[in-house]
Amino acid sequence: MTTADGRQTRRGRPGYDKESLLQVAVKVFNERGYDGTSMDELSKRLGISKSAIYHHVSGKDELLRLAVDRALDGLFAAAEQAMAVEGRAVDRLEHLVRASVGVLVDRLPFVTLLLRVRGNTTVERRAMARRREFDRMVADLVAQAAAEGDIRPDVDPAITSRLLFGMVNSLVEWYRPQGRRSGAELADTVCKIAFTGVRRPRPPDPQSSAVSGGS
Amino acid sequence: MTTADGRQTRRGRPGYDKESLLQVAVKVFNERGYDGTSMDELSKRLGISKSAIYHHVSGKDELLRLAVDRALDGLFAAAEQAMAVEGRAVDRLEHLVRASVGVLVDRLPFVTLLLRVRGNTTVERRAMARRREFDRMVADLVAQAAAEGDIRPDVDPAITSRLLFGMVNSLVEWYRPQGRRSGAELADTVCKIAFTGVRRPRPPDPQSSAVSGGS
DNA sequence: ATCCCAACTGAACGTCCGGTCGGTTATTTG
DNA sequence: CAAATAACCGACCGGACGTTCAGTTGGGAT
Repeated sequence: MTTADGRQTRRGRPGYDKESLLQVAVKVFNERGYDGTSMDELSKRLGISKSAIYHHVSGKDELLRLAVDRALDGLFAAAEQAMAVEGRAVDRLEHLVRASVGVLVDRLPFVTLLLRVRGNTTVERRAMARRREFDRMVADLVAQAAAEGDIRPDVDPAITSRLLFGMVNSLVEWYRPQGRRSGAELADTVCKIAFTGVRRPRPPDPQSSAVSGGS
Repeated sequence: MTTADGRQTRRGRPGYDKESLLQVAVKVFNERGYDGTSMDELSKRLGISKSAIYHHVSGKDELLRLAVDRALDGLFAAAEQAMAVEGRAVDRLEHLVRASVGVLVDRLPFVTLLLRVRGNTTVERRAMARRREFDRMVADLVAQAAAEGDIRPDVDPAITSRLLFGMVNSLVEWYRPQGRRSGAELADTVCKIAFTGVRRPRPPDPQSSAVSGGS
């Protein structure tokens, strides 16, 4: 019997369950790298013996699989949600960027791990394949928005999409949730920079040129 | 005696020297990850025995050190060059972006490896420290440009600089030099997207609105 | 022809790796 | 109190890891 709520009552000896163990494991994987983390090091960080880990998961592989799937499931849910937006493709694209930033913030450690996968094992190669599928959807969306005339025509849409999500994905390198900056707030910032650039935009109407010349 | 030119004549048994070995090693490190690459695997890719590698370098560490230093030296040279540009800070910034893209293209495998360093060893930690120093210079430059009013004031300059170079650095994920796209051409594209955004800019003068409606 | 020298080999080494196994401890349920 | 349940331990295994070492190979220079 699993209690549907906060599961404060759990049978057996208390300690880690699969979920809490995964949280710590992914954290360590991100600090030292997946290949750079030994099961022994991981067990020390968990405060339990190495063999205890195998009570929860079948091996190191499964920890990675659980992590990257959680990231990918989030990203595909974001894509599905964005595709449902009616109207212009560029609006779907902006929605996708916002939703992706949301997933990135909510599941930061998992997405971080996903973005560093190299393809050494079957688990990694499958993750990379799913990720490429996501990237293809983004590229298609950008191409569609370009065809509708809402994306700058002087850059190849394939490159635009890569630079756009290159910027989005780079969040994992520095964003830390401790700050009071919410996900939506961050998504706003990313959209501003990504869609209209880092340069100060020129005043839209040349009539109201009452801007002072500085200090 | 080292011949100053193409060094087509070299003493001793022919084979790898430190440089040609480094090229292959960095390539393999980028494919499988540094920690994920064993000296045995590396020796197979080189076509020589494992122990032969130690004739050229002191160990796996040195290969990594040589690689990341080559990337960092390039980036700092780019920074120095950019700082020498007179005029507005935003011009120095654009120069720095272009020069950084240039380094990224010229030394792609080395920069790729640098950007994936996690800090497990002393070599890695020192590389990360130097990289943070570079990032600090970028952040200062963006802050200066913002103070001069050339960067959009509605986003924290610290975040702007991170997103900007997040986009630049994401090039290592997909750019491959085989295409005929030159570094300068790519730098132009990156500057366009980064400084003025992915969205189609509104026509600057509303008089010439003779744009056709499509196909 | 011979010397030099850089490149290379093969067999080890101690250590760490991911994973296994049989048994133990702590908590909830009835 | 048992019974059921879930988490955990310590010793161990075979193999892969980075590295070492005493020698060997092969081409350029003289």
